[in-house]
Amino acid sequence: MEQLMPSALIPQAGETRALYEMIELLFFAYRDFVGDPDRLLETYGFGRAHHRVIHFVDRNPGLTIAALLDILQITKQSLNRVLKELISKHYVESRAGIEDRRQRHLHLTSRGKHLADHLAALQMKRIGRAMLEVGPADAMAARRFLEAIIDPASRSEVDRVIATKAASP
Amino acid sequence: MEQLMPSALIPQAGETRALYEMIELLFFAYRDFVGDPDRLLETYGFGRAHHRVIHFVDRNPGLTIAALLDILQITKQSLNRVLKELISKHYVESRAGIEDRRQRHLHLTSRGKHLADHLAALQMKRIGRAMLEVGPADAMAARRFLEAIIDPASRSEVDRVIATKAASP
DNA sequence: GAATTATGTCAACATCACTGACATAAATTG
DNA sequence: CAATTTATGTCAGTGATGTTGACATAATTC
Repeated sequence: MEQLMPSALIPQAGETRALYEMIELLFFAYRDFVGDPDRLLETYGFGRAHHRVIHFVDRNPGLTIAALLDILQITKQSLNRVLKELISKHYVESRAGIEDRRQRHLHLTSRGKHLADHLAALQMKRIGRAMLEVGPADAMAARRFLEAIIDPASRSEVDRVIATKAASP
Repeated sequence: MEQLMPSALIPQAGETRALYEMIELLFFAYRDFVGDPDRLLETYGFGRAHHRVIHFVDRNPGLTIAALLDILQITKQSLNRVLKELISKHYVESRAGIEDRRQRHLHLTSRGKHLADHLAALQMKRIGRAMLEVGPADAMAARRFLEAIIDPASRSEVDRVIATKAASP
């Protein structure tokens, strides 16, 4: 077994290889991970941008536009294009806020929820298969590792988004 | 600690949450993972597509066009646009094959190698930090998990790409 | 010599991101 | 109440990256 730990933040000869491997594993794993949803979305005429909106609205019902922009880190104009389409095709509903009527609270319609569940099922199948393959200890370790990859500065926000109270299928 | 293992490929109530967490961790981790290179590439007027070409040519010197298309899974025309640019700006060299003179063997120039090393250093810094944070056992587990995420069908090819003999910095 | 292979290139198009500017309605502030 | 700020919506233009389809050239193979 090969050396796997960086002795410092500047890699030494022996550990460079393990770091390159991890770079490429992340690339290939992510490619396949988004590949399943991509193929399904295509049959709806949707893209990855639609998927992200559907996913986060599903997981955070009542999400406002501003909060969604924060999560996705894209511009208002970019979001607006896909959101308008999702609303006009009745996958997403936009309701004016009660306290603050300037705000729009986003919810999935039943049609949107159906698509969200289908997309999530595809990704869960892949992740579930991987978990079964490597076992629960490795799965928990992978979760810690992925969390450690995230910018320390944004970790608390990410944790807040992840620790949602959304209903499950 | 929460349930972390899918009992079958169709998730049950209790494990759905862990699967959703993993979906989102992959999303956020990948976003930050490619964020560092993105910012550097911008200063060169390059994008993520240029990064991928530079990375794989660096790791597999002498790579042919066809092999690169296989790895990237994009069309010839998409590759050609960025490759033409990288060649004209002297980051990549294309040499006719010796045995088969139709083939082009791709190599980085010293300028290209410099950029490749800089990009890799950014990603290694992030990965190395994460490895230090979670420890070597978790890092190895994460490697196994990411490999298990990859399509079984393409795993052998990915392994071949990863297990490269490229020189390290 | 004919067919196949590896590559290069053209034109047209789609998606998804960006910037900058401006509009509206509602809430907040002085 | 008037002025400002905030949350959202929208227009016009641009750029990067992907796509398909068609065709060309040179080299290899049959």
